[in-house]
Amino acid sequence: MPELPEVETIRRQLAPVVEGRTVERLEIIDPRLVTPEDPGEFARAVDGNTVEQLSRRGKYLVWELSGAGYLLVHLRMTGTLLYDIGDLSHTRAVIRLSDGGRITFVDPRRFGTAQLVTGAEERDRFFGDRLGIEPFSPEFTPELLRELLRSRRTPIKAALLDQQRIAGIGNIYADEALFRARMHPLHPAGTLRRPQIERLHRGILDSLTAGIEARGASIDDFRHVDGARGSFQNEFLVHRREGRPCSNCATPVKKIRAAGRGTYLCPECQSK
DNA sequence: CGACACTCCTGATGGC
DNA sequence: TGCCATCAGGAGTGTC
Repeated sequence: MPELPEVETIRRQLAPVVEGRTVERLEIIDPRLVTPEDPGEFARAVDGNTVEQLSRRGKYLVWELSGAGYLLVHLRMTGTLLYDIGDLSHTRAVIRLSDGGRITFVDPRRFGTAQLVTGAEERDRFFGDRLGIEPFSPEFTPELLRELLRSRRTPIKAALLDQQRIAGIGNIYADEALFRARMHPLHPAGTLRRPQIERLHRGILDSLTAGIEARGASIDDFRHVDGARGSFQNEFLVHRREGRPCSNCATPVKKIRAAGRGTYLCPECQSK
């Protein structure tokens, strides 16, 4: 499932082939992608615009368009963006670029979304309502993390998945960050002491960085823009490793449920 | 406000 | 081998 590192991987690969190009035509094959908007109107608003910049906010891919609008794409569970690869099943939309380039949005489970906002103010309001701090921004310090978790009784894993606190962490990186921090996923978020906060802060940044360096995790549908797989799934320390030995103490990795998600941990290393 | 259940969706998986 | 039920989950919405 595309989380921050996967979306960042897509952004880095796609930016050089879309920035400065004009969208000749956006073809929306599955109207669900843009609900509640009208697909025809949506496409007309995008067509003819030049892509000024491709950026990322949380798990959103942000297309800045020359007409002062922003196309906000979220891949959700199974969305992928492929460049110059043709005729795949589950194709929900196709972008044809002025230089002949072709971007295909493929999404088997149809959870992905595309939205348009008309300007920087509306964009900032959109993200302001939904997303918290960017983990790689200088403002994301252990002090801020402590502030974000203060007095919350919810399990720490649920807090990490809350996009309104920290943007971009999903199920994979929450598990990996908590293992690196030697912290139990069900530990109440607000009771962490200073050294634990520091470890968690480090664990978040290290796991996201490792994910980006490995160009994302291809555990099921995630692919690079050329269809290749990321390799971070080969470096998972606990995620999806039930029954396999902990890299630190060889205790079998355990699977539990936390925040309604399948959650993996080392019962020895991650104390509650 | 917080915590949780429910919803969307479809391919993969497991039981018999 | 075939069929059916169940599972997976990001984020929005509804409920208490």
